[in-house]
Amino acid sequence: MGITKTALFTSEENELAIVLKALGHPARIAIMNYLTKMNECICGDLVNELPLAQPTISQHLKELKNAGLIQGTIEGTSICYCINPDGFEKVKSFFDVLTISIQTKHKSCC
Amino acid sequence: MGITKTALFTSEENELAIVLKALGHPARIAIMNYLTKMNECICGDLVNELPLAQPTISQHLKELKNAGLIQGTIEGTSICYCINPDGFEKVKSFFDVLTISIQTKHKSCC
DNA sequence: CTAATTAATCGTAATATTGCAATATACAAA
DNA sequence: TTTGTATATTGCAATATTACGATTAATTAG
Repeated sequence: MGITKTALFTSEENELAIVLKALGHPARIAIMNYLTKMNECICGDLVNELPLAQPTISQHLKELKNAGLIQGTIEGTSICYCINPDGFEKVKSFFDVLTISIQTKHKSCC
Repeated sequence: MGITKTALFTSEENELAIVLKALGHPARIAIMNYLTKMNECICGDLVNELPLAQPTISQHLKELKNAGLIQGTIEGTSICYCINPDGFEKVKSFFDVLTISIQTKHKSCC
């Protein structure tokens, strides 16, 4: 992108944006959906499941991990990935506040 | 970015990614938070509130509108923006399914 | 009509993202 | 040690995003 001025926003806004940005890609949504369905998986499972090359999947996994949305544990030769519940705390409260606002205040605006 | 292969994913994955990507920027989170607090606003309000130039804010508003997250109505010389509840349907169900999965299945994985 | 106000659009520079081939790393088995 | 398996990293081309100055468009006030 361009010069994203993270310094000009609150850390809450920045942190939330990082998590939502990590989810803002179809491949990463697909990974999260797969993890939701299967509970856990290794990189190779996703390579078989998704129409992307192994390095690309690995990169997407890294971004999801950096955002705190998944966690990986070494298990012999492979790495077992699963959802990290902590990553969704911020997102959950953001949408909770939003939902309440919509339900109460959003009677008839523009 | 690069060559985002939207054609290779389901339309659900793509649509959800569009909405979450739109929310994946601190300025747009700030706009949503401001709208949550104030219920409605015009572009000029945000220009005063956020440390960004008017064309930049206008651009962010356009993206939020394209993603179906806000709506704008012409009101004289200005345009009144407010949250569009419809935009959150997909996101809500995505997180609902995820939350249930975390609560039930995520007992002890990797 | 003219000036003022508000917001969108255009053009463009700076930077970030995506995807993959090639390669590297790490570990287990033979 | 060598081989095979699983995943991460590097490097790079193609493309997308962000930000803003300058301009335009649309509406209202005088």
